[in-house]
Amino acid sequence: MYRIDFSDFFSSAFSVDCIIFGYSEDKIKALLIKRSVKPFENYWAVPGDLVYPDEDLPQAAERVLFELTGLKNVEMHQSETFGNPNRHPEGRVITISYFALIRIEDFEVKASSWAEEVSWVPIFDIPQLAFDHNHILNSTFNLLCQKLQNDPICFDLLPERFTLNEFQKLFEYAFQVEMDKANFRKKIKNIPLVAHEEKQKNVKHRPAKLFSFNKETFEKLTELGDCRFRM
Amino acid sequence: MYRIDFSDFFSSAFSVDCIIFGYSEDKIKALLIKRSVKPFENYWAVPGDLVYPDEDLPQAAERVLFELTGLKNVEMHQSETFGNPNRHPEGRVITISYFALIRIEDFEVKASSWAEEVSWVPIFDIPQLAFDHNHILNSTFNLLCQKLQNDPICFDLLPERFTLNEFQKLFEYAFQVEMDKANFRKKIKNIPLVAHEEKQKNVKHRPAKLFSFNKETFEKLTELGDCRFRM
DNA sequence: CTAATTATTGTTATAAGTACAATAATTAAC
DNA sequence: GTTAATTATTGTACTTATAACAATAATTAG
Repeated sequence: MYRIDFSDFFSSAFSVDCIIFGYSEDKIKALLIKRSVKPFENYWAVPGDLVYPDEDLPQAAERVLFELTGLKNVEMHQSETFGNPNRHPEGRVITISYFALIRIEDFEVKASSWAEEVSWVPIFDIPQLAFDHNHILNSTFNLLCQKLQNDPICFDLLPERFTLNEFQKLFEYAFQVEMDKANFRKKIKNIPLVAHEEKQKNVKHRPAKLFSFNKETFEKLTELGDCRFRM
Repeated sequence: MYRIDFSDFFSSAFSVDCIIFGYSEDKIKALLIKRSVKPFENYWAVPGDLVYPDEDLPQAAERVLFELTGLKNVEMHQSETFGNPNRHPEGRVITISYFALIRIEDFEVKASSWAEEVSWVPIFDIPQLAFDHNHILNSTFNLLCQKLQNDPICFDLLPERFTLNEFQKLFEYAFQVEMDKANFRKKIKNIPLVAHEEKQKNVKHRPAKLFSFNKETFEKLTELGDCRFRM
C-alpha cells in the first residue's frame, strides 16, 4: 500500500551536463559550447541536455556530448548532481554532471545541433556561463583536483608520450604552485613509466626524453602493494 | 525557440537516500530501516523517499531522514546519483544519495512513518536490502573510505573525547588491516589533538588518556601549510 | 604485593622529502 | 668548429617519515 499518490511526483525532468577536460599548452582546459537556443541564447555553456525518459544516465551523457560536439568514445565519470528548484528558468530540472579526461590532440570537436560554436577554454579563464554552469564547472574541477592527487588519471590528459616536464607542469597548473624539478622526479620514481629512445622535437634546446604510462603494469604493481599513486 | 516539446520530459520522479554512518564497539555501522510498505515490504533498506516537486535536495534528505528515523541536525553530504531506468519497479525514479557521519551515542533514533524498525548494522554485516540499496550503500562506503584517507572526518564518527586506540581501530576496521600502535601514534603526531587529564573509565587495565580534536585549530594550521591530513 | 593487561615511549634501520648544486646534451649564433 | 644560452638530468646533504620490534609505565584483580 502506498502512503500518497505516487504519480504526483512525476513532474520533473533530468538533464546531464558534460565537463570535458583536456590539457594543452601547459594548461588544463574545459570544452565549452555556445548556445544558439533559449534560454541563455548566445551564452557559453557546458555541453548538456535533457535525458530521455527511458535512457540510462551514462548513455545520455555520451549521446548528448556527441550530438553537441561530435565527441565519442570518451570514458565518462559521474561527478555531482545539482537540484536547486530554481536552477532552470522553465521548470524543475535536476542535472547530473559527468566528466571526462581526454587527450585534446587525439580528438576533433565540431559544433552541431543547437551548439553554435565549441571551444577549449583554460580552466582559470572561464567566462560567465549559462544557468549554474560556473558552479557546476568549478565544483567538478575541484573533484578533478582531488582525483589528480589520488589516482593516476593525469595520464588520461597527457599525450601518449610525454616529457617529465609536461607531467610536472600539469600539476603546477592544477594546483597553481611551482615545483622543484629534481624533487618531482624523485616523487614519481616509483610510478612505472616506460622510457623511450624517442626525444622531444622542434625545441630550441636540449630535447627531453619521452615517457609513457602503462595502466596494466601500474595496476599489477598496485595489487601487489608495490606501488601507490599519491601526489 | 525550443527544439522539441519540453514538457515531454517531465515524466520522472526523484528520491533521496540517506546513508548514516556511525562508529561503536570498534565497528563502522550504517543506519537501516525496515520497510512496512510495498514495494519490498519487510525488507531492510536505507532511509529514503521521494522528493517534493519544489523541494531542494539537501532539504529533502534532511526531511526524509527525520520522518523515518527521528534524526535531525546532521550534516549531509551528497554522494552519488543512481538512475538506471529499471531500478524502481513502479516507474522512472532517479535517486540522489546523501551521507552523514554521526556520533551514535549523541543521537537517539526511533522508527516512524512507514519505517517499522531502525537498526545500526556493521558495514561488513549488511543483509540483502530493498531496491539497489546494497549497491548504493557499498558505493557510499567506498566514498567514505576515500574521504577517511584525505580529510579529518574520522572525528565526526569518534566520540568527542576518544582514546588513541579507538582512533586506530576505526581505521583498522574501515580498511580491514592491522596497524602497529607505536607507528600509528607517530603517523598522527602532527594532527593537533588536545590531550585531557581525564582518562578512560570502566576498563580492567591501565586506562588510556582521552583526546579531542579541534576543527578550527586544525584548519588554521592547514591554511598555514603546517598540517595536512593523510592516512 | 604480584600477575595480568594494556598504554606509552624508545631504538634502529630504511625510505622519502627538501633545498640547492653540479653536470650533460642540444641549438643557435658567430 | 667553437662558444654561449638553454633546458634536461643527476647528485649531495640534511631533515622527516615509515616500519619492525623492544622496553617501560600505569592500572586492575586477586
